[in-house]
Amino acid sequence: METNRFRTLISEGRLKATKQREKILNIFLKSSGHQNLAQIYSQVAKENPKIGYSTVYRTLKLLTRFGMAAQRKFVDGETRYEPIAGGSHHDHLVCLDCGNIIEFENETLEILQNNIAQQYRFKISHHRMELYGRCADCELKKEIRRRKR
Amino acid sequence: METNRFRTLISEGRLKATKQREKILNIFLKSSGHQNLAQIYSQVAKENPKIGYSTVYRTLKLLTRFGMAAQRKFVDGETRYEPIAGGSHHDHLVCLDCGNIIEFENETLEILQNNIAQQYRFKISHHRMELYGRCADCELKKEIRRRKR
DNA sequence: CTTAATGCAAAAACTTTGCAGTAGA
DNA sequence: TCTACTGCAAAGTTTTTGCATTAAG
Repeated sequence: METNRFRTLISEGRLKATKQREKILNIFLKSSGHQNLAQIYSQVAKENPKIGYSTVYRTLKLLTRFGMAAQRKFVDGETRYEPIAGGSHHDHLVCLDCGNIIEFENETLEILQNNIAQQYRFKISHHRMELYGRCADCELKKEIRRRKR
Repeated sequence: METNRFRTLISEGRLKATKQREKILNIFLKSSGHQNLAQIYSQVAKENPKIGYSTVYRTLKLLTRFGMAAQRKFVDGETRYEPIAGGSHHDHLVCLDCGNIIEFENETLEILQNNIAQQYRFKISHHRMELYGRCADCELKKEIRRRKR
């Protein structure tokens, strides 16, 4: 369980496992991912309004340091946080109409990444790929709208 | 020439071609790319200190609307602007040590993008791929440092 | 002339931090 | 106890905007 991993990392760093941190972690892990700080904070506040914005901010920073969260920025400029599940890497399809973000995994991409890196004598640690466009739902809606005219 | 394209778009929109806009455009096009607003502004200010920060801001926004510039955010969180040369699409290798950004083009990537899109019934408009790691120079420097120890 | 663009300064929107009080280890 | 953590408020940053003035069409 992720919570245990968190506790281990906390004690290894001689830090403290507080109820605020655990609450934030749980909400963050349960979340849909791709939320910005304000969104995460508002969920936390719903369950415990006593927890301050800066605690959420600092906890997410801590989780990032622990490799349990990643800060991402998509083209809309929003800084969002996403939980990192151990191991599996995924990329994103971003719908420019409704803003929905779909995750996908692709092995070929991983291979391609290595080929490109080799070409430039780059030592890759990780990559990030985002495909922007219109999702099936929005495309359908657009079709329907078109027919009504 | 890009300047002509700019002038056409300006007049099509019944906007005005000012010397400020042209100066900013020229500096931006000549630039190395991947600069943030403050960096672009400081270059502009060097040549004409009368031009204000907001004019640079608004011009870059205009260029983005025109499809002549793109706002990009890498993992360091910086918002940077990059000139879009007509047609050719490229992606980025980002060195986590020195911060250098190398551009590359890859056809396979374009094909892969379409395959993935099809799988999710996504209608792709564009993509973005970034490879993070250590560039050849930094890797070499690290090697040398290691040997000295 | 008419209307968009500029430059300044100020507002807004985020992020980050200092510090006194609180609570884990 | 001892030291890290929290919450608040305040300070930074960066991005946007209102408005009187200027200049392009």
